[in-house]
Amino acid sequence: MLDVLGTLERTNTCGELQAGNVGESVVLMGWVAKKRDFGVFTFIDLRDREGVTQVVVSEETAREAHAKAKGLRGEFVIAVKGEVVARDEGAKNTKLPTGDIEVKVSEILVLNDANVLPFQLEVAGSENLAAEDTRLKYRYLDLRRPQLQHNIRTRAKAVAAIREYFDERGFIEIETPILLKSTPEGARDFVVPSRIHTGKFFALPQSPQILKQLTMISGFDKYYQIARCFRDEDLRADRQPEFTQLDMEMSFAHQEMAYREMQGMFNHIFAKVGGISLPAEWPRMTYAEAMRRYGSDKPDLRFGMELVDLSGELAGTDFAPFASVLESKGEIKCIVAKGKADYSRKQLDELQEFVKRYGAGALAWIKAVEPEGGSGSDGGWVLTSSLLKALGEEKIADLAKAAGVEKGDLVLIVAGRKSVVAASLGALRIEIAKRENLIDRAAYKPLIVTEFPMFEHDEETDRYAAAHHPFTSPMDEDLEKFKTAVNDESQHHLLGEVRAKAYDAVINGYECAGGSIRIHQKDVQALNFKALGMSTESARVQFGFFLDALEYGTPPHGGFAAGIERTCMILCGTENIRDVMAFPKTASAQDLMMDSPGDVDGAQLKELGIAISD
RNA sequence: GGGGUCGUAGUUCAGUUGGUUAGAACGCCAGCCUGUCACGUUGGAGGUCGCGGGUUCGAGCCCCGUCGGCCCCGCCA
Repeated sequence: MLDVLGTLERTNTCGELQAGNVGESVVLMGWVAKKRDFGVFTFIDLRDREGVTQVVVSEETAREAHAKAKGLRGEFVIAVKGEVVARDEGAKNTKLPTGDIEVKVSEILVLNDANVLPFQLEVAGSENLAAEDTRLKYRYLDLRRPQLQHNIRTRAKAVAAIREYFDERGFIEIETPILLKSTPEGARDFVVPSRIHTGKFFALPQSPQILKQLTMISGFDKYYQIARCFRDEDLRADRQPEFTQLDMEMSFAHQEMAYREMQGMFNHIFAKVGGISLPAEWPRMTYAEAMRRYGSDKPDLRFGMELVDLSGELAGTDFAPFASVLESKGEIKCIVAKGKADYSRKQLDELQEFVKRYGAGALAWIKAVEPEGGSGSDGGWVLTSSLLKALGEEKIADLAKAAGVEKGDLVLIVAGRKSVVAASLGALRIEIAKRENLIDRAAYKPLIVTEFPMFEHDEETDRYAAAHHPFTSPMDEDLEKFKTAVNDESQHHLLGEVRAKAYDAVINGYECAGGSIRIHQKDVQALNFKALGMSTESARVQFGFFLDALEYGTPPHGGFAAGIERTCMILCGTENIRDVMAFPKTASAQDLMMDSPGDVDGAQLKELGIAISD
């Protein structure tokens, strides 16, 4: 028989009572986290979102409550009335903030019972959590875990800090529609059928890009929004089909102003939420430099192990695989794993398999090891290498020197197309850092990456696509080159060299924000559509309203969007985006709790004029 | 679309060369217990070995297929 709450109110949460509260009469409410029954008295760990407080029910002093306590089970919801009493020295629990006291119960109200949980919330050893699919099915239970409670609240604080930052600086929060129109550029759209306009569809925003630019044309000057975005693409550990961005835009703005706001916003969030102070001025790196030194446009600066170019040393080599790579304008680069010359054949095979995922043909290596029979007292060392036969001792020594090898080091070499070398060595660098624990978990290393390329070359179609989005402005310095590339068919390849006023904010190897200064002049915009192989007509069909808008007095403007989840992942120290979302989906974009996506009623489909084939 | 990996009790896992009745811990149920906080203790219940097919005298284990979780490549302007 359950009790009713009536007008009873709690006086305290389960996380706040301390020695100073001894003697107070209190009412606590929460979940039974644990019960320890000693016959004549019973301990209950009562949990709410703020913590755990031990309450004790004695048969001697509270006969009725004690009888009720007998029937309590895990996760029952109860209210207890009682008195805060000090625990005896030796009976204190130093693991709990409330461990100096306990509540001596006079009355228990059983507000609700609970089925036995399908998995245990907290397990000894803490890492033996139930399988994630089980926890996702009962997400509301998993969310009771203190860790997830903390993450979700951290996220709330981060969003609050963002609003605080932009409100204070005169930005106006403007909501934009969720029901938009599909455009062919970019990610696959989620699509919503229109009932009133049978056969037509809305699309959910991949980002509010065009709308935020329109707020600039509308004269709001400074806009921001915490915007939900939707992309129907395959998922990753840091990607969900729907996610949240801080979206901002400002008028009369150049890059430096955007950098300032990116730094300012993240610095505010990290200080406010995590007590972490990031540098007032973030280091900067061009895209080209980041790719050259780290093989990534989002380098993790918490450790070194930079890429070293060996192409110079290998120029004119007879070794056919390297010669052909250099001939076709590829690269040969390496990283040096300090002190890892003891890697086994098996480990090196694993690493080779790892880089092959990124298109690398092979992974060559050089080891600086003790000579057979020991190095003696002079500490000498010799080089061994998978390339010894192919290149000879002298050349291996040259390479080792170029790589800056010392005794005990392992050099890992990849040759191939520039994009393959960068991707494979960039990923290998991170893989080794993880394996060898080279990453300082307490460090936060932000970076602004600048001068992104304007276009990406698609090797299969030999076409150029917008690297950022089709409204990104080219750099002033590259404007002439841009015009030449577009207008002179024979110079089309120059598009690959045009840099954009596009930039990213990177923290600890995560792309946390990205943005650009936009094109605000119609002739440049027209040029860009042409560069992208879009005819005037098709550009009009897709973006006509926007092109019109650009012609009614568009101020220079730009901004950025920041990933709320990725930012929170860093703040929460997790590598899993689901840890910072209340109700996430699986890697196959399903919600295991509500079992979505689901079927819809035939009548519903009929009303929409939709028939399912197959 | 492709690759890797996992799937055995409610949960986390073990399960040898294919061989009798598939085990452990936690949880659960019942009892005992005056200071626990990973309480202790006695007893008990609990299994479609993801699913389907095959090989075999015999399959949790081998083979084929399939479903699902996670991670990665492609993809994500």
